[in-house]
Amino acid sequence: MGTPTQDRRAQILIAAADLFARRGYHGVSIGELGAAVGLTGPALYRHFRGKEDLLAEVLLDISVRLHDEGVRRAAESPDPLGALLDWHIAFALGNPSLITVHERELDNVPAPQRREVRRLQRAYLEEWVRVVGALNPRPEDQTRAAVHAVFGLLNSTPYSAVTLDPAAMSPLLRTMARAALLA
Amino acid sequence: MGTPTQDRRAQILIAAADLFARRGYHGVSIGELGAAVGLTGPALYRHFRGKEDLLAEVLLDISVRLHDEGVRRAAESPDPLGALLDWHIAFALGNPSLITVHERELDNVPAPQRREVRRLQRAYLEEWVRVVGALNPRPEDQTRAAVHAVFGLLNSTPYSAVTLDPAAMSPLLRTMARAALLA
DNA sequence: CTCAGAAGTTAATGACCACTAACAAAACAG
DNA sequence: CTGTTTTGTTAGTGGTCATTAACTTCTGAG
Repeated sequence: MGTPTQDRRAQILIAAADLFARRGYHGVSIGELGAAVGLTGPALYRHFRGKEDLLAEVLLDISVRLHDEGVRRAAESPDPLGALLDWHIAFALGNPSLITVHERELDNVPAPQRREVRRLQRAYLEEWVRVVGALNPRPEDQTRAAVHAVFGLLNSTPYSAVTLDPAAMSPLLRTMARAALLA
Repeated sequence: MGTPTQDRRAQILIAAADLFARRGYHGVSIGELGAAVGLTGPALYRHFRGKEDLLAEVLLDISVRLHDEGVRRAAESPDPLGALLDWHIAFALGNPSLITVHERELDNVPAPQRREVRRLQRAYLEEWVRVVGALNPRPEDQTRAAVHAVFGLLNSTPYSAVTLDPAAMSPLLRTMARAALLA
């Protein structure tokens, strides 16, 4: 119908992630989500069962990407911590809205999909815990807490009104995170 | 009327901060805010002009407390960075919901009060930049970005399902933050 | 060319919400 | 006691929202 877009679903998901990041799940209406891709609100129901499912798909996609690629790179690299750091930093700097949504909106995802997202998040965290624990042996709670805190550090970039350009930000975050984890 | 509470305003603000932190500003209704302190929704209008003003007051209070006490302690201590770290960590571990609201809900505050909150946040950041810059001289953007990242690290605790008890968490965060800032 | 399915549209529908109005009870000053 | 102020209640009101219904238009296979 008129619009030439190849894949509407993907287009909608990208726009939705951006809006959800900026104004929060409850702060964005279906009408606005539609308007963001040049449609009316009800048109979205041709592609998604409802608003909640749209959010669920955004979060699932993020969790899968973060986890799968992180595990892959860590396994292939001779410096697994460096690989995890580089991957996570590149993802966070390149997709600030995805990081924001991933951090804030899990509670609005319907229960079954929420469980799956949590599972992936946990698995991603555990990958980090394995890698960091090997380099800096400690009680496992402490390693887990430390990794969690470093996620906070790396994920802080989206809110940074004070953004350095990514070329300068990336090595800064890498150095800080490494120092914090190995301290 | 019946209720013995000394200061209803304060009671409402505390309950509101908690609900806003858990479900987001748009995710909480006036009715729920009232019910959280044993009242009906409209009763809140005897104490606040509206929902937005309620949020504004929560955020203003947090910004003032963080800034004023931080500056005070840094000025009085022979180890200003240690003082800032201890203060911020104690505040974050002791008031997780306030940290969450402070980080997420600024956009929902009416413009005039938002400006004031931003001013306080900026001033608090600059205090850190001064202190950290003295210990680790660098271009100022880099110091600012580093401080911002450390805020992310320190503020990550509220989301931590993996919480160590505060007695163990506090020194861990202190060590990690110091290492990250001086790296 | 046609016609079926996909992808839109506008127009309800019912729920909820912030806020206001009108009224009532409590607290307290005199 | 009494009357005013404070703090609460219940009952609207108008607006917004997610979702559904009914109808239209585009598109591509045969």
